[in-house]
Amino acid sequence: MKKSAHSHAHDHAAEPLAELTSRLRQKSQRVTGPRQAILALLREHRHPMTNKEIHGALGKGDCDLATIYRSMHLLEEMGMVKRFDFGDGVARFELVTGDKHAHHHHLVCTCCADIVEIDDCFAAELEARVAAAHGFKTVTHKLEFFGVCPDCQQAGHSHDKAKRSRRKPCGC
Amino acid sequence: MKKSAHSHAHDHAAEPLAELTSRLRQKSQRVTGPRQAILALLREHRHPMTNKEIHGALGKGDCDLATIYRSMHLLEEMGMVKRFDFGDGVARFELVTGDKHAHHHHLVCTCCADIVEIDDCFAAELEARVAAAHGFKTVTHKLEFFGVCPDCQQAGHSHDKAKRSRRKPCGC
DNA sequence: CTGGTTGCAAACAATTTGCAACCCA
DNA sequence: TGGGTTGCAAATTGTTTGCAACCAG
Repeated sequence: MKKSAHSHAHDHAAEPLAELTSRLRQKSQRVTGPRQAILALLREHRHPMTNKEIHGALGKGDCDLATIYRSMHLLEEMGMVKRFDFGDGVARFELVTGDKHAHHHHLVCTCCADIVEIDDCFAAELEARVAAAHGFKTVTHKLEFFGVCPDCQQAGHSHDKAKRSRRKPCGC
Repeated sequence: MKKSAHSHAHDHAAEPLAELTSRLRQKSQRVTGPRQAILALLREHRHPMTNKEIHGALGKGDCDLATIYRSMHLLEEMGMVKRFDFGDGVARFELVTGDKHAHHHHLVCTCCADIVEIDDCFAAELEARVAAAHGFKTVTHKLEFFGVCPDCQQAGHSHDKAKRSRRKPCGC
């Protein structure tokens, strides 16, 4: 992994790490290298990453892919990361920063897979309405937008990193 | 496959079948037994079904699972069925009825997997707004709600956010 | 006849799991 | 020390694909 000066108390990673540490302790679980590395990586990358991407970014030898899967489950349960599903059959994760911006959605280019974050969520109130209308509780929602980004619109879009939907996004 | 009286012009399945027939012809493709059977089945079942469920409902010997996967891709491309992703790693499909109700969302119980359809979509205008704000085109969206249904609430089931990730909601 | 289709099996890819070695608290 | 963790490999599961037999038009 690209090691940042993570041994100093005032390290940037201190914030999420501190929370991790204390929370893990409460669950009588451990603050291990892989877990720290994953959090550190997600702090830099501000966009959702797949487990495979995380694995690659950490340096093949540093952490096993299976461990990443296990860690993401743990971190998700603890609410430290959020799972996103863009419909291509691969899970993506983002670090949950304590403050606002916590809840947001994405605008994904179906062509180049570029991702834009949409901060304002308006569906919140709907959640309540939907819940009330059908007697459901603890209602949450998933909302993502898909479209073709400016770049891809003009350039006879070269499906560079586009690979969403195990099936071709745009039929060209 | 369970062949319904599909040779009569006034057959219930006539509506979707007729459209299928004509559209397939235009694509110089064929109206086959499996395709008719799938459409007929989706007409009855008004809820999203997984390929495996469709396969089971058609009678193991009637249509191969692979054929169902291929058919769903075709039907999806033709806009006859719509694919939904509830985040559990399994695709679900619903027949697209020509009229309204065409665009709708779901409220899924994370415990018993029961599904309620939400007809009013409010995200439509947001699509336009989001598209304009970021220069994207042909913007669409996916929105689903998750929660605990009335039945499961009392039934003791406290698995609030049951793991819909990969495995069955809650194995109890 | 003939190209689109299907069944079957093998291939794939994402994710999960069993288990022995390992390490943090 | 001991139970949570990890790496490795094998197992699962959803989905796709190669190919020869088959069928709708």
